[in-house]
Amino acid sequence: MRLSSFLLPVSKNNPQDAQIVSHRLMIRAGMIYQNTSGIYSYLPLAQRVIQKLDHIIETGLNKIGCQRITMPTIQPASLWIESGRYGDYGKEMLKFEDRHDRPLVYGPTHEEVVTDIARAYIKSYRQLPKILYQIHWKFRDEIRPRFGVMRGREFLMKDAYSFDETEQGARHTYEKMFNAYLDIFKMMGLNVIPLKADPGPIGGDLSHEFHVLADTGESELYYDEAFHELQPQDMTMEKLTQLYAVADDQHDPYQCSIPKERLKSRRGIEVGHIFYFGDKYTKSMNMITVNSKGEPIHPQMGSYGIGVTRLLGAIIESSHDAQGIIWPKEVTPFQVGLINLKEDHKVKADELYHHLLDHHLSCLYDDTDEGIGKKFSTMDLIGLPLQIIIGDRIQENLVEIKIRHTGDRHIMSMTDAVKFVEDFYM
RNA sequence: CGGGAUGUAGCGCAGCCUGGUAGCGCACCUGUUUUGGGUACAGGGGGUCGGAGGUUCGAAUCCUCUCGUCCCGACCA
Repeated sequence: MRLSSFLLPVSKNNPQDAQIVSHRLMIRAGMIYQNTSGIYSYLPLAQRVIQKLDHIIETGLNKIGCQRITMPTIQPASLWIESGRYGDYGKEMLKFEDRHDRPLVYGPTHEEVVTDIARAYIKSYRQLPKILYQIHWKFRDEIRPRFGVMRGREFLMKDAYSFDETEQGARHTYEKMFNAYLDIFKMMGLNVIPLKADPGPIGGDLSHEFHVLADTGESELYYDEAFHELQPQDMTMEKLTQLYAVADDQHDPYQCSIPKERLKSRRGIEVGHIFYFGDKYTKSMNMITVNSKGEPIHPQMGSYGIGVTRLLGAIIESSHDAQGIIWPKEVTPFQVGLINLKEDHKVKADELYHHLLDHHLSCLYDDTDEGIGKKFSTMDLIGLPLQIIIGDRIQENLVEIKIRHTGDRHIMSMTDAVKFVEDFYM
């Protein structure tokens, strides 16, 4: 992509309304535009990251047999009346009527809708288990939206719903999802800590939250420092849930089973939450399936969320410096930024740009006639992991690669530079 | 919803107290200049000051109402 034709409204000024660093950087890097309180448009740079996150989530879930669907954002109120949550959910749920005066809601979550689908088609234990998911927009009319996309009213969420014949099966599915979450966050280049959580209004008796560590996180976490010493083979629900890890509201120093010196406390941002809640909805909404003995049962359900737009903010909170964003290479909007410092070198720069594209590397090419200072600072601000800088050394066919995270610079030939980028992303 | 701020050009701000029809920086346009960290100079376009009402010869400035946005709290992915 040539910067000259890319919508990237970067700004030097800190927006007055944005307080936390991720919100500021998202606005300054031209990622989002606020249309009204808690409601944002996602501009091209942000959209590219969303696509990466979408793809990683889809890969991770399809791998364990989940099936992607898309449910409506707008739902009939009748389903909520059936489940009994119409009154319970409160003012957070946006309610309105269509032209026939039929009550509708803009879905804050989709347990009711997915149960409505499942009860229509899943009639036998032979069709179980099933895990359906979507990556879609939700709306919760927060009392006070804040922190940019971290706590918006409209947000993109991956929500999955599982149906099992038995409780034992459902707990197995839960564990599968738990492990898939670890896999997914790893594919995103993130370290997360799974906490034992309070199931809250969704109900049920088994629930975990997944937090990204960041100093500006909204909750204080208490956990066993063993989390920092885990080997890849330890990254399973079975192993992890043996370690102490809870949010502050669940933390009880007297019940805490580990010695004080091993107890770590850091702030975290919740990016995922999973629940097992049994037949709460299948019962209230009368979903009946026949089990292997021919008896009617209410299937056992779980639901599993990942806040996709929230992840944008969480990633930036945990990965930035004074210059701007530093994208983990797994989710970067472009793999490499190409800066041409002099008009004279345009032919060579174009050539390198096309080489990169030929090697299927995504590149944001600054082909503008801005001053060098602005080119450097824009590239640092938007945080692509690698920058290739074309300066006077191009006369000897040499370019410079800068690694955004460390600031290290390497001089090499154009051919080697392409190879370097390829290897970096292998 | 309680408490606190704020609304002047795309963004960040000054002007308001002590009424006299708007200014700065960045961004934008034109030209020259510069070329390894937001280069410099010159010229230029853009706002009737969130909205409504009032006081006054005259309101961005004073008064009333209203809307938006942000921060703290309760609440949350």
